[in-house]
Amino acid sequence: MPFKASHFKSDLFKVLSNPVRIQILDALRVGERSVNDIAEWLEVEPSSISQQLAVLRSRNLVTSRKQGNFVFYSIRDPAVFKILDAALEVFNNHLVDVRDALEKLE
Amino acid sequence: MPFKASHFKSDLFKVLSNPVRIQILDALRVGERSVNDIAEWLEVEPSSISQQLAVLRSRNLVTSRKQGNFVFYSIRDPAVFKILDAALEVFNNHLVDVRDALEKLE
DNA sequence: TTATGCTGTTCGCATATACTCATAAACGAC
DNA sequence: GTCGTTTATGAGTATATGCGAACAGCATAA
Repeated sequence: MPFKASHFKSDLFKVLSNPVRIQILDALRVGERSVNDIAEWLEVEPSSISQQLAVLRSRNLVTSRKQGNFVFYSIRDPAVFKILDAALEVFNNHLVDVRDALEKLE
Repeated sequence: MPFKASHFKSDLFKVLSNPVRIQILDALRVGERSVNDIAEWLEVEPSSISQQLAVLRSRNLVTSRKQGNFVFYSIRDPAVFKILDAALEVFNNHLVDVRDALEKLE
């Protein structure tokens, strides 16, 4: 087997290993949005947003739709949110661990 | 709020953006294992495995237990598997998309 | 039709930093 | 000393990131 699922996964996670890209995906939870819209929302230069969107596009995580001057981006596979939510769960569990550790110090 | 959840997530995903580390986590699905055990399983130098385990340890994804000469590692929070499984789901959906695209060509 | 402006993309640059892997040495338990 | 594990080191490679400028596409005003 020349291809391993672990490589696809690691590649996918690499795409997700950037705060801006994660925030872009989160911004698209409510539905499609234009580049400038996202840029203002995140307070990041539009060119940077466009770059990060290109990365997300290259991995088929988002799709674009052109309408007049605007380009509207949207999520391609909502399953990515499962990944993000699972990461949040790990984060929360971690917080609980830290809290418990602090309580033991008292 | 100086801290954003997106930063925790991106940091976590960065840890996961390595095929060896993913395979280590998968190897620990069945339970705790020693370093050499994992190394032989993945056909990677024990020192490399130890290095990657140190990364996983630093993010609290695994715990270690010492017993004699051996150090047994295990998963700290099974929720990480939700992340890995969700990534696999995205991968499978992607495969379906590709297959559908190919069928349209006929 | 031409001019103007808005939206988004891309390029080039600068800068910094990171990652992986392998070898070898050190460490701790027995 | 031996075994299993960890750490130090270094080479090589790669990559990220952000910014600003130039550019292209579309729409509307003049």
